[in-house]
Amino acid sequence: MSRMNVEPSPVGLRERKKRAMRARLSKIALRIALERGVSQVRIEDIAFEADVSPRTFNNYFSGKEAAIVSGATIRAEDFCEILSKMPAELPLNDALRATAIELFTEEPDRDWIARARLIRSEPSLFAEAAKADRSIERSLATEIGQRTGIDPASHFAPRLAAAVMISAIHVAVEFWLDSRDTPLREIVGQIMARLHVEDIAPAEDRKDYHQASSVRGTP
Amino acid sequence: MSRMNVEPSPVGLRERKKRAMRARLSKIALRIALERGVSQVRIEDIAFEADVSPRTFNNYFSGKEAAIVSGATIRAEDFCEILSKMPAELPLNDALRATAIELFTEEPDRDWIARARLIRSEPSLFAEAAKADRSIERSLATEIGQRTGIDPASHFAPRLAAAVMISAIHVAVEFWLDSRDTPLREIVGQIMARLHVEDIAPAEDRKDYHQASSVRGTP
DNA sequence: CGAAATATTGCGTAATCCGCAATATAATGC
DNA sequence: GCATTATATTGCGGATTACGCAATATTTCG
Repeated sequence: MSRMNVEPSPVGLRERKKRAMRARLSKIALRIALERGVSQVRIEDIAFEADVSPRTFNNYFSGKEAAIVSGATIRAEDFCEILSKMPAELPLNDALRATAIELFTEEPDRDWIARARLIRSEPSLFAEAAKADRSIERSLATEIGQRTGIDPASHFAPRLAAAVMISAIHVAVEFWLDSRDTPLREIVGQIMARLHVEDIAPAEDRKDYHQASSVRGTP
Repeated sequence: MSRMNVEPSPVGLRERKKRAMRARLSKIALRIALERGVSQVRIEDIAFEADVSPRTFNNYFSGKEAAIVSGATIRAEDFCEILSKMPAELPLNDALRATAIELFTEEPDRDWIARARLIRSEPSLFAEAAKADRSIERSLATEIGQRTGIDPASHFAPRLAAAVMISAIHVAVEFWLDSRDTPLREIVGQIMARLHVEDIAPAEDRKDYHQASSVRGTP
């Protein structure tokens, strides 16, 4: 066991191929879903077009819905990372708004838009996406807890702030999808301006809560 | 066709039996899920205990997850009704807070609590519940639009208020589930006090939007 | 190159979803 | 109450899926 078992940290060829396969399967799944409708997507078809066996598809995704939705959450996973890099002296409210806006600096591409619409029109896809959102929300709550010094385990404030943030972004995207006359980033900005997160997670809630500063990252 | 085809409005025997069957199946599904874990629930088992065929189960629910989750959303469907009965002169913020508190005046019973926990521990159940939440959120947005005179189709404010409300309730329930030392209704009250919905959906957004007042109800 | 780790695949089993048609039960009109 | 109609229940069958297991192929590392 002389070998490092922890992680081939950066990106080995193996990891790259895996990611490429996931992306390929997801892309094919989305295309077929757009062409024929979600209910007419067969795992067999996706696998065939990707030149793999159906069994292999199931090694990558737990179902066709997961494959179609995958990629919609990639941006959202960046969320915590962007937030954690915001200067610590920035008030939470500003940090969150800046993070949200930064997430949408570049306007979404056609695939992203099509997928976002599809997710909102198909309950099975919406349900699948909700699972991913939940884990994101938890991460975000932890991150907000770190930043504000409020323990998410003993106060609801960080959780509330996180949940409200995710909701706000969803509303922004959905509203933008309905009437595409304004850049998404502006919609996000407008909506974030309505949320006074300082009120939701005020400094007064801060107790003697200090997170071990060495936990995160290990870059 | 002399018969009224619209609705056997109040409750015929047929409708009552259907509801009873749904409740029975749901109750059994929940119990088995709690006993053995969600993955070990077989539709066959539920149907057997309910003295119906497995095929009949599928006439009532699209899957075991739907059966287990059913009942968690009953309260939430009352939401719009309670809100719509709030005096029109009450500011939105107060109306929403009062509605949320009224929803939880009586402390949840054991089954409700167990189900709420289960939903939050099993992604497949969470996903199923999310589908129901979405429709509730849309209804709520419409209701808020009516009350505030802001068209949800042309302004994001009602949607944002609705989404934030639902999120807040979820956070309240989840936080309460974690540490049961305070009545749920108080947690809900505390959290609602943090949300300034007037800022989220302010009167200034009101445009020349009037809903046909005869649309609702027809009791 | 050789060995170990990992990925891909085929196969088999259990479970599910759902349409269809037959049967049973309830609701309505007379 | 009885006949008719509407609805519910059920069995059957086909299509799809989830997933463990073991065999095979590929990649990685020394």
